[in-house]
Amino acid sequence: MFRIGEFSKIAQVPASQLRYYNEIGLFTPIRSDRETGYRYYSVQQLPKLNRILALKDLGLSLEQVKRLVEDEVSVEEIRGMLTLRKAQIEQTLQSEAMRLQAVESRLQQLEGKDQLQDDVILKSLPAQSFLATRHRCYNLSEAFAIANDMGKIVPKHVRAKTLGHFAAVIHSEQFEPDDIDVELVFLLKQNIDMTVTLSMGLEMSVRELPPIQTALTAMRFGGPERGISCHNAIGTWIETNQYQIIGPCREVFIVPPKLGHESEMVVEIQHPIAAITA
Amino acid sequence: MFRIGEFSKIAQVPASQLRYYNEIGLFTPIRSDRETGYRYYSVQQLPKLNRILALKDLGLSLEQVKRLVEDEVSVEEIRGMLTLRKAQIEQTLQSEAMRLQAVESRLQQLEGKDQLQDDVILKSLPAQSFLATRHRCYNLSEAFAIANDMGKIVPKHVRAKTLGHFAAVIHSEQFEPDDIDVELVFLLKQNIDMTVTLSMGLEMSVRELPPIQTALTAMRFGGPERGISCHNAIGTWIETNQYQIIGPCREVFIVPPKLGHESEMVVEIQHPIAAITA
DNA sequence: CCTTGACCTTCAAGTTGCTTGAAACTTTAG
DNA sequence: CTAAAGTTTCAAGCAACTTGAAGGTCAAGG
Repeated sequence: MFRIGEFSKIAQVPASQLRYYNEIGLFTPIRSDRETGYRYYSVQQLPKLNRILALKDLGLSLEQVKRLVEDEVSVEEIRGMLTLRKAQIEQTLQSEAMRLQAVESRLQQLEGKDQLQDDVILKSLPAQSFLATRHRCYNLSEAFAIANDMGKIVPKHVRAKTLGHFAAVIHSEQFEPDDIDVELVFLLKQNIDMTVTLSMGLEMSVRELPPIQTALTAMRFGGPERGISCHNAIGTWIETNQYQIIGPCREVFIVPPKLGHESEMVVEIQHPIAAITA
Repeated sequence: MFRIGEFSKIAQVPASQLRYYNEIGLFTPIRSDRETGYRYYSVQQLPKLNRILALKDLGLSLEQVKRLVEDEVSVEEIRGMLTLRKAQIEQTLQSEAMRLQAVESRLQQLEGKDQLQDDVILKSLPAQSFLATRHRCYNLSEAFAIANDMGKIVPKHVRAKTLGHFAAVIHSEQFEPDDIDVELVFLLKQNIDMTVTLSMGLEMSVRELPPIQTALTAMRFGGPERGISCHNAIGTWIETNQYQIIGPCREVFIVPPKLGHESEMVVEIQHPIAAITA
């Protein structure tokens, strides 16, 4: 029989931890003196403590460990717990690896420039329903005209509450200023079903925008002329981190352009991407 | 300018988190209404928020992030922080990998038997000074005799406070009952310098026991005859986990044998091991 | 026998990065 | 004008302990 201090040295576990385990009923001393409150432990208890520490070391919570060591638990249940835990660790392992990549990428960025620039960030975007029309435009002005029209007509048909940001999905593979395949959309906060006819006869309908697991996003403050640095940043990121673009780019108008105040607009550019696995 | 709710949707960050960041002074709204307390944010703030989230995502603490975004920090310092963080992640990655191995090893154990047996555990042992004599014994009894002698003589020369457990370091490569190269030692809690002469003329001196980074330990309750299951467990573990023994085995007598009560003794067997890197 | 110092006790609070909830106020939509 | 939605502050809770304060206990030395 040892007092807590010596036992803690034998077991290589801080005394405070033993007290805590006592408190939560995970590991109780064989004897607690009623008078003095002193805890007494025996070497016979070491295997149990070791089992507890081993299970904790696997990353299980003390609650789980408690169940495993005190209740009679079926082998099936143990297997289940461990399998779950295994999946979690694999998950952690993967995300830590990504994190490492991110840090390394930052360090590399640092080598060249003297600034920590991070106007691009990764997001994961959920699926979302939207009201859209897809159109092949012969120039940017045409697209603007349609957008303008939408801005006037759509709010008449849909409650402001339901209406989200205005956005564009750019389907053109390459950028050719006189042939832009673009989908002009209003994101919807609620699921509704409707169609809207614009003044030029274009039809808008409700569809589901697919989710993007990994999206590389950048903010653009101002009109398209400010887009160069954005695309630069995005391109650099994709190149240094060995990713590729795997779908159409989206532009969400956080602050939509107002006539005469175009420079105040704010657009989030979203590129679905994936790591190159080669 | 947005109120917290809308801004939280734009930025994909829960409002509670924005309030918290406000509270700790990490990210402040551009305006806080004195009357109502309402917080107002601007899209202009998104880049800063994004920078914050990106740095947080690297696994830095909010304190560190705060320093990085608000103070003027030199590139050198940023580099230092990131390099440190990189090392940490690599560390995590490694230990998570080991954890995964451990879980898998448990699952495998489970396949065969219907019991969760874990009387072996990994420890890391610090260096320690000790008072020892090394001797080649022609049988176990001889070793016992020396040990007995030590048990009588050493306490006369060293204060009980300084004296730690009795232990043995087994240097023999193979186990041959009639030629055991063993070091009989008293662990010391404090560093002292002395020599002790035993009754058979053997000299004990103070030396430093090297640390063991990874030790596989097992508890033996009872005399050497109980050692079989221990060595079994150790062997099994080493085999299934692809490790190898890289140094002499130590036996620490947690509860030393008393004449007539040998079955009550408790010994911790410690094997220095390392992963096979092939 | 007493003192000294090491050791032990309980209890409270702090750690990190938030989340949840309560009670009360403001704004907005209908 | 009212109800619903959104906001505020404040407090507590999570996990697994650690740290510290105030005070009680124990063994050895004088």
